[in-house]
Formats: sequence, C-alpha cells, structure tokens
Amino acid sequence: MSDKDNILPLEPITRTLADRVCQQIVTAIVKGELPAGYKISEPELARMYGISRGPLREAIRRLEGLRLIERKAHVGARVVKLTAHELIEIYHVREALEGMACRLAAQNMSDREIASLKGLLDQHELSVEEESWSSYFQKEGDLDFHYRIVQGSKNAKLLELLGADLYHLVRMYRYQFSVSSSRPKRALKEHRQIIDAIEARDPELAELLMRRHISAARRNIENKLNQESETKGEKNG
Amino acid sequence: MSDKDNILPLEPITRTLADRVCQQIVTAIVKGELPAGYKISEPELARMYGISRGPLREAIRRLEGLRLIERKAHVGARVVKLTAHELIEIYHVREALEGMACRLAAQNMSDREIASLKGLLDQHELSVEEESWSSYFQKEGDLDFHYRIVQGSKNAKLLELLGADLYHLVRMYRYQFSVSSSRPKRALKEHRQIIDAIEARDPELAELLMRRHISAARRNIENKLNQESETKGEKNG
DNA sequence: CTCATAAATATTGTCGACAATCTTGAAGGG
DNA sequence: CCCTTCAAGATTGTCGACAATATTTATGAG
Repeated sequence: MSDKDNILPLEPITRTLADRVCQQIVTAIVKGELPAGYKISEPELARMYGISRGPLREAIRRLEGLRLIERKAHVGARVVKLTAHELIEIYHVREALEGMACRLAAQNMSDREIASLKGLLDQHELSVEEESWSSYFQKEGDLDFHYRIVQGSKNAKLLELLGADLYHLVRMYRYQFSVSSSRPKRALKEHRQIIDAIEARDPELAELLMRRHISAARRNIENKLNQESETKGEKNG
Repeated sequence: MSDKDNILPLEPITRTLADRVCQQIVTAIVKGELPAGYKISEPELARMYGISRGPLREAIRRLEGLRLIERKAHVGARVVKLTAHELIEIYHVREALEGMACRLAAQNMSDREIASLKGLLDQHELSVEEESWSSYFQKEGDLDFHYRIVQGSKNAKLLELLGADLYHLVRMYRYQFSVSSSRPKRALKEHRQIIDAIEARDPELAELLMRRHISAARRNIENKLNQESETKGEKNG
C-alpha cells in the first residue's frame, strides 16, 4: 500500500465507457467536429467510438443535461443550434452569476490564488503582444480567467452551474463563429481592474467591475449581430 | 387534421419509460420517499417501477444531471444529502439569478402575467389566515411565486437553471426539514412589494427587493442552523 | 483476539437482439 | 398535377444475459 500511494492516478481515464465517450463528444461538439444542428445517429456514433448503443445512450442523456444536445422522443438527438437570442440570454445569466462569484471571490479567494491569477494575466499580456494571441486567448484564455474567479468564490454550486452548463456553450460559440474577441487589450485591462479589486478585498467594486465587463462583452456581441442582420439583406435580395 | 387540433395533449404522458420514471423518481426524492443518502439499487428500483435496467439507468443519468443523485463508477448512485453549507450556497446563487430575473421581469413581464400573479398573492393571503397555510404555502406556494417571476423574465436560460437545477433541491430541503417558513406574513409582504415594483416597471428596485428578500431568507436559515449547532452539544455529551 | 488475505456474492457496466415508433418513398384517387 | 394513403425501411426504445468490478464474508496466520 505504500508505493501504490505514489501513483495517484487523478481520475486517470474515466472508469466507464459512457463517461469517456461523453467527454469526447463534448470536445467534438465544442470544436465543431460535430456541427450545430447535426443529427446524431446512435448506430453511427456507436460505431465511430467503437462502443455499443447502451453506454452511448447514457452519454447522450448526460449531454442532454449539459444542454449540448436536444432530444425528441422516438425522433433522435441533435447538436444544439445556438441562436443569437440564446447567446444574449447566456450573457445575462453570466452577468448575474459571475458578478456574485466575483463578490464572493473578493471575500474568499486566497492570497496564493490571487497571485497565481495575476501571473496568468502577465502571460496573457505577453500573448497579446505576439500573434499567437488569437489562437489561444480568445478561445480558452479568457474563460481560464473567469473560471478561476468562480473557483475563488469557493461556491461549489456556482462552479457547477457555470462550468457544467454555460461555459461549454460559450466555448462552442467562440469556436464556431471564430469570434474575434475584438477588444483584446480592453478586455485584458478590465481583467486587471477586477483582480485588483479582489486583491483589495473590495467585494462591491469587484462585482460591479465584473458585471460591467460581461455587460460590455454582451453589448459587443449584440452590435456585431445587429451589423450582420443589417447586411443579411443580400441573401434575400 | 381539423379535429385533432382540439385534443392538444400537452405532453400527455411522457412518451418514453425513462422520462416517466425519471419524473416519478424526482417527486419521490423531493417528497422524501427516497430519503437523502439512500443507496439506489438498480435491480430494486427497476423491479419497483416495473421496468428494465436500461431505461432506469438513463433516468439515473438524467437525475445526475439534475443534481438530485450522485454516482461513483462501479459503486452506485445515492440520493444527494444536502448539507447546510450547500443550502447556503444555493441561496447565494438564487440571490444572483433571481435578482437578475426580477430585473428582467420588470421589463418583459406582460400586464396579464402581472395581474395573474397579483391574484396568486391574494390566494396566498387567504391561505395565511387559515390553518391550511403551512401545508401548501411553505412547500409549493412560495416557489410558485418565484417561478412565475422567472418565467416573466422571458429568459429561457434562467428558467432552465433555476427550474431544473435549483428549485428541486430547495423543495427537497423544505419537505425533509419540514421547514417552518417562520416568517409567513413578512414574506408575503415582501412578495407584494416585489410585484409592485415590477408593475411600476422599475427594474432597479425590483432587483433590489428580490435580492433582499432571498438574502433575508438565507440569513433566516443561517440563524436556524446556528441555533441547531449550538444545541447539538448534547449529542456528544 | 486482531488483522490480513482470499474466495464468494452481489452490483454495476456492457453488449446484442427484438419491439415500437417515426420517416421516406411510391402508388392510387381526385 | 397535387394530395392522400399506405407500405417499406430505418431509427429509437426496451429487454434479458454476460462480463468486469466492488463489497462482504470466511479463513488462516500472527
């Protein structure tokens, strides 16, 4: 028992087929390998992943809980198609949830976590200078920051709702629309202000800044969508 | 096709076994028929509901998504045991989410919905006078009010998160602890203030009042839990 | 008597086959 | 020519059986 403790596999490979396949499908959906609106055929997917339909169906049920696919009885499952309206809704929810998370983080985040997060922002700053930025930051880096704040809130329910239900959809949106975050330096500056407020243990300010930050991102998306809807006339004309 | 439209079964009985059993288990858990911490035996449950293990396992996967049960691979599923800490966490989340919902409701709720909700409060007022109050209001009536506000926000994601992930747990808590809402008239008065703010189309005030309302409920629970922890010494002595 | 090891039991995970339902296509009537 | 009806095909839902893993019990050594 003494040397076995050293291995500590840290959930090495999820112990069950259904869980493993579920994770694979999540990333496949987020990255767009399974495009939005795609009709999921159980026999096809089962063959693709080399498993039976039993575990696959359980995985699908789980995916349904993550709001990444939608099902209709006796008809089948489809990858969710995120509409502009729903995306705006998600940002409203994020504003409320992450505002609360940020306030709690200002109270509960450890000094160590704060220092680590500041280090992450330094990394981001370097990435912004280079060209490598667009590939990483806009896809994962930004959510890294937000995820750490939520972790710092020490509220497991918040982490659950944001991590399991919302961030997947946001990541999916960013991959699929290849969204140019459009305001990199501005966003980074706002991130710095937020972590400063947390470091100053100022919950009110931290919440305000986070809400403003997400609200700005939402309006940014709204504007972009409005622009698209203005120029979409050429399709009908 | 003309007379078929009149039937409109409104999802009459969920079309699949897994969905139906899932709903049954949800109410069983909420009402405490399946007590918190109960070890779920698949063969037992399958026999109890008269179905095979296949659909039951899918239902369990869905229940897992609703955070009503927890699973460990190759070990089994247990009904969640809500700790005091988690309950407080949930109320923090509710404060954020329903505050936002209330603000949006002040903007998006229809006059008809507002009138209907005021009627519901009239009903509640009558129930408070009688004795029948404790049985209904504290268990379902209060959440009815909150649920309608969230509906009025016209934000589907909010409705999803609160309805699917949080309210079940709150209802479960109320049934199991047989919580005496402890401040019925006070709560009802706050409900009236909230709907008044919504009717006045005052989003800021509506959000403030709702946050205060839920925050008060949270502190009420915290106090009660502290009292319990003070008197629990007799167990150890 | 206590602890460690190992077999026995029970439970969960996985699979292939059958039944119920929906969708697609063609044939016939208006 | 279009619409309705019906049949064929395919897909989803359900079931029972087998395999893999965890828990429990019994056995033996210290």
